[in-house]
Amino acid sequence: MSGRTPGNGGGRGRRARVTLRRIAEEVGTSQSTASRALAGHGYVAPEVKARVEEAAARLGYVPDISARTLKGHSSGLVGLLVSDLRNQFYAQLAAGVEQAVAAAGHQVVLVDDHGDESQAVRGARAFLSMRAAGVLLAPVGREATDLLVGHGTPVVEVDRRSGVRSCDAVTIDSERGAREAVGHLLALGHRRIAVVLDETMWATGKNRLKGYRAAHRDAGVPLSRRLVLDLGLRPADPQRDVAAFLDAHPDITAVFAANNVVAEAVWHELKRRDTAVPDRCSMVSFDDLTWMRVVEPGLTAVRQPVFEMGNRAARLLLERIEGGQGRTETRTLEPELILRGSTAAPGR
Amino acid sequence: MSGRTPGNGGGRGRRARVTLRRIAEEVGTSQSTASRALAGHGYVAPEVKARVEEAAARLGYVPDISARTLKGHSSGLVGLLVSDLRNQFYAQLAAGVEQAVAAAGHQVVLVDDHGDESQAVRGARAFLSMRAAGVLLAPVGREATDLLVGHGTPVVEVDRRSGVRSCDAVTIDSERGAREAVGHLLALGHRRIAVVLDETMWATGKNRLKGYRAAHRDAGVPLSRRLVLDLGLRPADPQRDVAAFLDAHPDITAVFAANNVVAEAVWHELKRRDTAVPDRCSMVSFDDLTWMRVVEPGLTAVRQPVFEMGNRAARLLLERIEGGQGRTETRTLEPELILRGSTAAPGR
DNA sequence: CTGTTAGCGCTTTCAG
DNA sequence: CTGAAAGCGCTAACAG
Repeated sequence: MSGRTPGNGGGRGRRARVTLRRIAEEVGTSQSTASRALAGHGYVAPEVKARVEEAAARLGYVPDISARTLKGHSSGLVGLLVSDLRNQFYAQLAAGVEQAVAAAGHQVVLVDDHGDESQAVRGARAFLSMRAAGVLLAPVGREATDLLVGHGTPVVEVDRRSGVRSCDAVTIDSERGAREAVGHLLALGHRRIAVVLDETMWATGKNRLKGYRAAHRDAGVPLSRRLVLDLGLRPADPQRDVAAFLDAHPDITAVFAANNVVAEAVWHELKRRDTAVPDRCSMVSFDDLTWMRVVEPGLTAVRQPVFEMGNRAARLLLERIEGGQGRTETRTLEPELILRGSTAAPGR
Repeated sequence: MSGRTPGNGGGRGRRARVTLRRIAEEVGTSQSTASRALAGHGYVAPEVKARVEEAAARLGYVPDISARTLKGHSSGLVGLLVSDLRNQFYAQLAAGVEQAVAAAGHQVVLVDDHGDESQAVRGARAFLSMRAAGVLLAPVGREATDLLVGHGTPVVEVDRRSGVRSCDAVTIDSERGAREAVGHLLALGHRRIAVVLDETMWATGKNRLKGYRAAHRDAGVPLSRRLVLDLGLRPADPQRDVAAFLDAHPDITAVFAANNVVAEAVWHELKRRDTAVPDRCSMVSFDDLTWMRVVEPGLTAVRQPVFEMGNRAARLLLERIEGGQGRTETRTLEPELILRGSTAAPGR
């Protein structure tokens, strides 16, 4: 199915770009008048303005952002750095960001660092290079944040905080979500609850573990280090690790999976070994994805307002860009425990 | 917090941007030499080059893309227009695109038109404005394509074709996927197979319906118009529509859901009314998402190489940007039918 | 109200 | 090998 390249309208026709000057000539006025007419501010005779607008429309004029940017204004581009767009979590986040940014008439430049800090830094450099009006950072690592903040670019961290001062953040209260989830299991009578994470270095993993501990403290149930399984970021075969862990700890009656990735591994492993859920083993996930409400039994999960988080973060950034030089702030959104069929009293 | 200019490195300070001129002064050479030194092409004495590079690194020089772009080159930005980033399908697609674009040292500008053509056009205009090197279009509608192509911007359409000539495309063979899926149901003995779509105007829906029909033709089974349910784009309550449809056609023994959105509605409705799957009703989905392999029974589905499609499309675009003025081409990727538990012989 | 003028930061001839 | 100079397209004083 190959096509021809038609003579004009289509194709390669690298016909001369229509510039302000061209329009000015067309209308018989000066470039600056044309600029003012189109920009809308500054005085222009209505009649001239109309003629300029007509010519612009007729010729298909498209303003050149680079020229405008070069002149001093920022590019109006908002950078978004995520660490894995294939993960539904980040996709939702990006969707929330995109929506708010588009509503403000800007565009999102998306970079996926695949969890690799050097990629993140390259992304940050690219944002700097294009004079992004601001940047949203969702990945781990603080080098990118440092670089951007050091150059005076407004930054908002999303979901994770790198610890860099003077930078806003929007997060979800991981500790509280975890505490509620594990508290729910404890209230049902579970006493040997495993927690599976893929990192405990960054705010998210760390706080979820903290919440797990806090819940035990609340309930006066002693903690056991052996019930903590940290798979590490990007484990080769998480399900196998979960399997080994479950084999080693047959006394476990419930599992708290600290995010959607580990939840999937845990779920598959439970299914593989035909463990009755919740009769034989209860399960709670942190992060509530489509599949969790579609499986049988539905997964009890901590729902995070992910889209909302992206949206709020973007709006905060936009405010900051507009001029807010005030104190930096951290906004925290609340997660919500959704009870479904995967949790019940132990030992039934 | 007004711009103090800190000694160096750290602060928030809107300290004067480091430009080539600044570096040239620092090194005691001319701007053009500095430019050549950093650009890497053109002759520069090795010793001078080293000094320039050192100064650039020390001062934290970041080239200004707008200036470069203005000078004539394109911005190196690649536009990506999708119609719903919250949909896992588009998220995967975007991930594939991002990966290829980043590998080529460019960045992706992401616009989500939410299925609204006017938004798509605004996005296209923005791409033009920023002199995007090329654009990938996944949404319905041809106005955006026309606009972009008309301005000489390389465009590759992904998943859908608008019918605009002189523009490459990468798609998945929907017809074949649908034909196999429905053929599978027919082979099992089903004779009253419903097909649920959300549009039949664009290439995807149209071709899936075509495949549905072709399969019937292959098997010599007569078609019945009443078995086609077209929900229309963005239905208010797809599940309710599915419910009404199933009520009206109790003789149906299998359902072919033409994409992941309608599949979810169908699945939920089947679950809600406790229809035994596959005993009472078989089901196949076009598009294979996480949840479909996690539910019980697993959904038989047509797997589309979505990430791969985005990746290929981006690579094709990049080639085109590099200079390929050759014939436009359409690459078609093959889907694959994944058999799981949701399909079986009827009337058991 | 409108035209002139001066760059923004960079690349790229074109002479030294 | 290096420097001077000319803009890319646009905006923003500043005079008319």
